[in-house]
Amino acid sequence: MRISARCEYACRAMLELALRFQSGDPVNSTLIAERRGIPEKYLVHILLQLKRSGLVQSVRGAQGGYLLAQAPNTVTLYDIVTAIDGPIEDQLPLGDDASAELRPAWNRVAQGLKSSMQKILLNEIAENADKPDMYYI
Amino acid sequence: MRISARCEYACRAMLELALRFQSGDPVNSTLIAERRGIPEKYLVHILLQLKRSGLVQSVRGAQGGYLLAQAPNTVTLYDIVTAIDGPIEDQLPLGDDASAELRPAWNRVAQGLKSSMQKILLNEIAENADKPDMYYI
DNA sequence: GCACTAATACTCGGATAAATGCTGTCCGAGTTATCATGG
DNA sequence: CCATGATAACTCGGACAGCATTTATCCGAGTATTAGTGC
Repeated sequence: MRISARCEYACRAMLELALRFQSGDPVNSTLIAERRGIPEKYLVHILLQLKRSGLVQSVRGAQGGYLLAQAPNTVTLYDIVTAIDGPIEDQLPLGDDASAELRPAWNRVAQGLKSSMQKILLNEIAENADKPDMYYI
Repeated sequence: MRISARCEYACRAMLELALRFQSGDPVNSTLIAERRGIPEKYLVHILLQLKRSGLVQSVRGAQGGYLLAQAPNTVTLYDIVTAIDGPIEDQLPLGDDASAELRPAWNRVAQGLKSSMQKILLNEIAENADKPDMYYI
């Protein structure tokens, strides 16, 4: 039931890309790593994974880097998390060796998780990032 | 974002205890392990953990075993999962080294997860366990 | 039939091993912009 | 001023090492019931 560091790194990177989305030019991995405190060599693999999932575009060569493939208001936390971890059904005990009696319960959990993550848009996070002192209880 | 086998085992064990709750007499670990397909020696540690969290009572000695400490309709999936994995806040990136910008997002996820798990009662699972052919989409 | 003892069936909990997954780095290869150099 | 080549700044992706967690077992100790034994 835990969120991996890899997943948080992905979200931080996506946040950084969202903040620079309007400019239109690519952001290189080194910059993202520095700005968001992510191990640089590790981040590259995460960005490539995000790219394969279609959340990120890349530009090769000098002055290259990464950009969001979609506008931040069309990307949800669910998209990012599943891009990194794979489908949530695979993380819950819903496979062949799982208990049939518990399956409906885990399905409901999966649905709840999915819907709460789908409600969180990347642009919301980015906008809150501008107002530095916000507190959620 | 995944549910450990340990956690599923705990739920299976709780389900078995719920089904035998009315009889009032303790169920030994061997029986639970056989009935629910759980490695026996592993299960013991899980049961003790559930006991420490106050979900389960135990009776030592011959004819001893384990019983639910509360009625099945007062136990939620959330209770079981947090008994095994600890508080969900500890599983999400909400610690000191976490990104402040993402914190509100993870908090909302935690709340969503918590509330969806709190809606699932152990007795509901147990009742569905009687009707063998139920499908959830 | 009763007291006492031994055996048995359990829980309790720490230590530990094996397997798996997570985090992170390294290296080589490919691609594009930029810069330098010569004509 | 232009073409050409070299260099530098990037992405791409597999392989791999180190570490932490998960999963599972082992063993010894404690506790209550049951069975057996002698009187």
